[in-house]
Amino acid sequence: MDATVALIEERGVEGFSLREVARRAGVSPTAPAYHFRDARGLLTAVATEGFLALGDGLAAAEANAGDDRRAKLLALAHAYLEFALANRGRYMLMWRKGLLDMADAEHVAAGQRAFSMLDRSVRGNAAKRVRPDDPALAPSLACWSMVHGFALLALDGAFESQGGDPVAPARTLLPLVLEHLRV
Amino acid sequence: MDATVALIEERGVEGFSLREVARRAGVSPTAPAYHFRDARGLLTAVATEGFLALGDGLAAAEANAGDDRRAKLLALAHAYLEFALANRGRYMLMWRKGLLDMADAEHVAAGQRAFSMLDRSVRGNAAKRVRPDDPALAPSLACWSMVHGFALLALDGAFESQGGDPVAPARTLLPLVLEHLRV
DNA sequence: CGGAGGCGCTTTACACTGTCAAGATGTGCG
DNA sequence: CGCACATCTTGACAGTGTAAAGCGCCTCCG
Repeated sequence: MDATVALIEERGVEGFSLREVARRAGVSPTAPAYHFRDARGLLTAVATEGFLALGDGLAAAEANAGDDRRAKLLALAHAYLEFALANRGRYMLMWRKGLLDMADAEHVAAGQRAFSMLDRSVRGNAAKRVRPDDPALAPSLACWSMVHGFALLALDGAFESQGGDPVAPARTLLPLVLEHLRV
Repeated sequence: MDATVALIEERGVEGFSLREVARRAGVSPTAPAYHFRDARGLLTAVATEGFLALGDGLAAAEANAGDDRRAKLLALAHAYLEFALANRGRYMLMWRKGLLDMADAEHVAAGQRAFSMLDRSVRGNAAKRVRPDDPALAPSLACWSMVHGFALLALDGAFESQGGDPVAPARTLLPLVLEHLRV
């Protein structure tokens, strides 16, 4: 799994290859299949780990923020973006659902956990079990959509201007963009 | 290119294969390479076509909407989502930058055109040439981030509840989510 | 103490992929 | 006719994911 993360961060998700991972781990080409069954299984495990780490990051940010609801939200959004920027390959993999096993219970649980951190912070502590299309979720979905979309655009280099750090603009733009989020 | 679109809509971007496309088009495996040089070249051409179609859709929506700025914005967002839902594979391909040739001038021009439609509608007709990280773009970036993120979440089935149309929830949720966008 | 079982891995094989170099086939034009 | 050109095919090669079978070694248990 370490080799997978390294490879993905280095060459991007499209540059992943099961055999290359095996090579880097110093084992035979089919050794990974024993543990993960598939390329899909391995990638799913890595993505799950990613969602857990993201959830941890959000939890930490919430704990360290003050009591102001707005400040909390900004802290969460900041933590979200930082995770995406610091784990480019992993974050992009987490949304390549065509490569992942969406029937894996552990994986979907990790994803739901990450979202529920955000949801709890946005809608106050009224974290009831709701259907994913419940209209009451609208504020959280708005926040999630904006931050997720912004992070993906940043990773795709949409804010890059010629010369300089490709991710720096994202950091300075995020607060300005969040000005337009009303929750 | 038609065969590519069909294949991608049917099996998703990950299910694409140059040889399968050639098979469907009734030509030899290497015939596409003559016209597009690469798999990358073919996919870039298809993605470019996608951005042009998206731009057309946005332009049409703007033309048909009234004079109210807010109404115009909602119409554009609606058109954006409809394009994504109706062209699932194509839309996802358009953001798989690792598979595309980002040095292709035609391609980046098509992308910029689509964004500029949205930008002009959001910030009024003050469409000056600006750097992509210009703070003045913040409102447009906020809108773009939210709608783009929302569309991707919808395509990933994030709003799917058991039973029923997987994309229907997105249509009903979009207006509720846009309530939280302040431009 | 000794055998059974299984875990972790390797070997071998197969079908499939993208790409390259070279050759075939037709079509239009002087 | 003859030549050039666009379009496509053929053949080959390295690389890929996956399946089946086999091999060594450790652990547990009688």
